[in-house]
Amino acid sequence: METKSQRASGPRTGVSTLESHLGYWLRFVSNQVSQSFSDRLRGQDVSVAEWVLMRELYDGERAPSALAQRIGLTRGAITKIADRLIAKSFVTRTASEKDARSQMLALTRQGRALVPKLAAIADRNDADFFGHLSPRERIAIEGAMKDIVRRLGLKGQPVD
Amino acid sequence: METKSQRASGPRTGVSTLESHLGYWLRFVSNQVSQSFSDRLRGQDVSVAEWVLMRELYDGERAPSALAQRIGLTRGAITKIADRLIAKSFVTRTASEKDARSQMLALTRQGRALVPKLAAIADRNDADFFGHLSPRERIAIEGAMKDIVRRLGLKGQPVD
DNA sequence: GGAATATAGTTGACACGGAAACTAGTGATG
DNA sequence: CATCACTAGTTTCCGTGTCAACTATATTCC
Repeated sequence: METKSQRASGPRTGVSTLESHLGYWLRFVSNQVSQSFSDRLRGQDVSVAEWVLMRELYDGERAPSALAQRIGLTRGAITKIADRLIAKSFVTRTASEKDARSQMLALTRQGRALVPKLAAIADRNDADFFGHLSPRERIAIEGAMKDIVRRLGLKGQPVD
Repeated sequence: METKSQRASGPRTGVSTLESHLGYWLRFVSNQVSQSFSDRLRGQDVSVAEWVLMRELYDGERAPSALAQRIGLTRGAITKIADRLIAKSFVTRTASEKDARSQMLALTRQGRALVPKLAAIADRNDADFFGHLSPRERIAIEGAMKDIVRRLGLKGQPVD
């Protein structure tokens, strides 16, 4: 019957609240955003992760490991996403000629044609969640996130 | 050979970049934070989701559906997390007497004893990622996130 | 008070990602 | 040129979450 320490007037104990952690809020909001985006992608036959990969490929073909680095997933995950996209004929996998271990992923014509539509959906979703933020808030958040990513030495390359 | 539209000097096409979406950054950082937290929880026999649920229960027993609402997961997910925690003897499940459909989850003595230790780990993890932010940045981000949650009408109750 | 409806929780199928073992090819070193 | 270390990608197993169907109980309202 733990009902006694229920709502002590303050953090009497040294136990921090979930809400005191920025990571908690980020995860909460991020989950909602992704979930909502995922809903909107229904009917496009594309998942969030697939969209991300396709968008990366829109700027040019890439090796799986490079994508893993940039997107922040493991190589194993990239393999699976690529498999799915290839099955849907949105992406092709081509073996490198110089290095038989390596390969390149690229969009098919069909995949490429889809990207702008997906981008529009992504724009709408993002706007629904963050559109009301003032430019200053936006900048602050985006800047802080990029900064954290930079600190971690994560992501291959053009953090911005 | 899609190599032509490779790196046009700007967004010549109307296709927005991943990086232009705040949701993208949130997801990226949030994933890293959770991953790191999860690593640190190794050896405590507790997952991130389990920590969250335990921390909620630390403030008093709760019904599963209330937790689902507050934490932002489905009831199904809560059932499973609770199952695991019960198996580990960190939580108990008690049927309500007034309403036979409903039940209450509560921490065991053992579970309760663990929470402060977990909280300390959570604090450390959060500090490692966000400790360098200026108070103003922190406030801005936390405020924006709470605001978004509030807008969505999500979460039962005490958003702050 | 009995049928329709709503609510609490559970379950099973499925999607997705990480960890680590594995395969295969490359490169360096003796 | 044989070995040893490294790298690219794949695969297997597992944890975890959603969704939708399901059970059981409560409530509404005629």
